[in-house]
Amino acid sequence: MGKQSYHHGDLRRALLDAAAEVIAESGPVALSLRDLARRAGVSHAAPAHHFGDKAGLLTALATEGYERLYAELQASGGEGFLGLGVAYVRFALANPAHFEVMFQPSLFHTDEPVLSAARERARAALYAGAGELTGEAGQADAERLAGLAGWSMAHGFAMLKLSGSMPQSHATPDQEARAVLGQLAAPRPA
Amino acid sequence: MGKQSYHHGDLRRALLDAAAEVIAESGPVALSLRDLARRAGVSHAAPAHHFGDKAGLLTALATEGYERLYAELQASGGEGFLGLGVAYVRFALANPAHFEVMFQPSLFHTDEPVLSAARERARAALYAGAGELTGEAGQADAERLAGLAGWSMAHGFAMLKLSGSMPQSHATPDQEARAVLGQLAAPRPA
DNA sequence: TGTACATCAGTGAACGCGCGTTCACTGATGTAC
DNA sequence: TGTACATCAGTGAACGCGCGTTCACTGATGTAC
Repeated sequence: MGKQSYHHGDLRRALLDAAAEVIAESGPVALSLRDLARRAGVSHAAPAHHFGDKAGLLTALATEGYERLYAELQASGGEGFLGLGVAYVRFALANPAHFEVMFQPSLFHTDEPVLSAARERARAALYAGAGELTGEAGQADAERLAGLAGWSMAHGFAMLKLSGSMPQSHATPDQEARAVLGQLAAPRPA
Repeated sequence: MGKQSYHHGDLRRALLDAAAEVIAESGPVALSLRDLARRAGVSHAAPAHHFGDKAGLLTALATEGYERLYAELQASGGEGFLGLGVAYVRFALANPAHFEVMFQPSLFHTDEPVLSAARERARAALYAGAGELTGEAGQADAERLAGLAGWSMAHGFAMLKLSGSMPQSHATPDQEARAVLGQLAAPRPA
């Protein structure tokens, strides 16, 4: 604790972490740069040095979110749709603040190139799992629909879980996600 | 325009409408009671009369959201899971601000009895469609999973659509929702 | 090894602003008789 | 039909607060020679 030197060391990191904490606890409405500075033990004008303004900070947070999502999706490589979906949910539950900000474009600078690149990378990794859901390869339209269906399901599951809307379950989140997402690929009774 | 009388007529309604407009445009972060009063052409202290505070107003908005969702679900009666899902999406796209607030409990008074009742009613109507998704009736667990899967999918589709994350489509939202949600019930190729 | 200088991160005082909340009030509406 | 009174909706002035932003500054770090 306490800063040993005039310089913080990694103020940027500290501010992003503090922001994620505040948002996870109280939502983006409660966020203020002055409060983050206070939490990081730094003067209230310091954040502007790193992010310019509030939207700048949230742009950085969203970018980091897409990078982490991409990493999580990659780490599930080869496990097909179900693996990707479970990874998507795991990311969202582990990074609720990032996840929330990523899908609220009014909060950040949507035209930031670094952000766009990170988002595009994550999206590509996500769509890679769509083909597997359709029996016949190359059926572009069927593939598109199956991809959207899978993404919608994983996204909705994570959202509902995070907002506390889901009934409690005895299973771990991973198990529950797997069971629910599995409904999409499961054969239906005649 | 301009108020003909000292009394507004239906200030409560006007404030809720203004709030929905602001939130749909700029998110809940941009909401302030003074701004709503301004939009309604009324003194800045007036909103407190009807809602107490900002969370009170958002509680009313969330409650109205659950009532409208319930009505929309009822109106699709008898069409089974697909009808319910499409109705869910239709509600969300028609009432983006309500939808957004309903699932951010940090914004309103979650313990309000009127709110809880409305939410419970909507939830019951939603779950009524779950049974249809499983072949054998009375399979409580399979029914639960299928219900969560369907809800997740409809919710996620609406969320992604509203946040502008979905690729553009030539189809109407209703058609698109039907095509995507249909993936859950469609027979899979062997 | 030492000195000079440039760069960078964070400071702290100052500003103006919009906000939520309070409160005594006033104008309009509704009801009892 | 008229009068008296209660209730209610909205007013407007006042308050204190936390915020974002600006700016001249200072202390620390890194680099050239």
